[in-house]
Amino acid sequence: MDATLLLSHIDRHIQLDTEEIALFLSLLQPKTLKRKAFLLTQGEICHAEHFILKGCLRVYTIDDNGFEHIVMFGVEEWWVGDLYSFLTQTPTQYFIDALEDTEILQISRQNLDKLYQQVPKFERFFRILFQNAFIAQQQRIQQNLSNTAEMRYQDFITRYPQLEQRLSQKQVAAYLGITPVFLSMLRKKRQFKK
Amino acid sequence: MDATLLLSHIDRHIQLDTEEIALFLSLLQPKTLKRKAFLLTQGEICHAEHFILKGCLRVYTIDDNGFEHIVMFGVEEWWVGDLYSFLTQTPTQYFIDALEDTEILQISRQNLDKLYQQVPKFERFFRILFQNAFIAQQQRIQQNLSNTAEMRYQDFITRYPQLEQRLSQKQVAAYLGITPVFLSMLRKKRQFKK
DNA sequence: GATAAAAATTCAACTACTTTAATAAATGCA
DNA sequence: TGCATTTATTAAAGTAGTTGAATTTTTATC
Repeated sequence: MDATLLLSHIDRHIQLDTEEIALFLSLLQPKTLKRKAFLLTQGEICHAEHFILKGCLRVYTIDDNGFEHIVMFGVEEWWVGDLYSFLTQTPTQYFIDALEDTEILQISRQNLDKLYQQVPKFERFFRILFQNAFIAQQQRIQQNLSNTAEMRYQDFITRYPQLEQRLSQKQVAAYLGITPVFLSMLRKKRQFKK
Repeated sequence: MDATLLLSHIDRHIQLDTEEIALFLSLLQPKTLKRKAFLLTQGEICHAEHFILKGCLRVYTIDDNGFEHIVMFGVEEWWVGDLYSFLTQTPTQYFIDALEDTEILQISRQNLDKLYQQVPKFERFFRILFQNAFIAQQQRIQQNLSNTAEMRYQDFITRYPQLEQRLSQKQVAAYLGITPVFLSMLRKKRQFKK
């Protein structure tokens, strides 16, 4: 298990001593997922938060008509999970699966509670993490309210240029809240503009 | 300054002793806003986080066509502000104003930093707060992706029945991401269904 | 490397929601 | 209390984005 990426990610916000690092690492579990494998499916309880070392996941719902709606992608250095299910220990409404072969590190509910108790600095770490996630989500909400699909697509490719390369258009459309057909039309339109 | 509401709100997540309470209170500033008064306008830097004791605020943007889009409402026991501007000390894109006469308690950036240093328990408090805010926003994103305007309106009134009473339809429409005209049509349609 | 399956494109018909504009109702304020 | 302003309603025409269906292109797999 190579937790280098996770440790450097944490080191950006809080400083841990050797003991604390050892404790933290002891609370983690590695896992690998093949492309298309599920990490979580609707109705299950989300038992862990997942840090992505390598690969790409998507968190999504499937509506009554069978359409998928992606609430977030996760790539290297992102955390994914269903926080609500994780905290309340109730069944999730989300699916999480792998768009690429993926390696993650998991921390269970129990172990996270233990971590908060034994290394309170992690309260600060996750406070900052959620703070940033909140800001990002608020921006997405604001954009969804204000912008047309065309503007949202434009914004997506400028904000996440490297991510867009890794995704099929179908996935991008499910994230933007439009149909693949309409995204295809937008792309065609863009070609002419350039 | 009556901080009872704020203290009981905090007491739900962390326990403070008398000294800590005294310190915390010394870092707060009360403020009252008349209806229609601004707490923040686009281009300013957001210098504080605001806890609402009484009243109702809205956080919104105005797009290039002059339309308002509400990213959140704040009522009693909610925190509002522009976290991004607050943390980075850069100009905000948001407006915040009062829909009713409102009383708030403010904590400045400097004082919040001091609070985190002197009473680390507040790291935990805000970690939980942001965690919950993140969950609520994720649900809103998921709904905006999956649901029609009609379903979103239905959900809004069942989720925030008391809030809907306090708002004009115009404000509700600006939150749902539809025009007041269309909201009026949806309401008419609902009447017949009942 | 061949074949099947999934993703992307195109087009035409359709619908959820917007726009404009005019009228009515409700609210704020002197 | 009355007048001005804002908010809500209604209707008709317009548009952004969807649906369905057929075709091509790309990707996965044995």
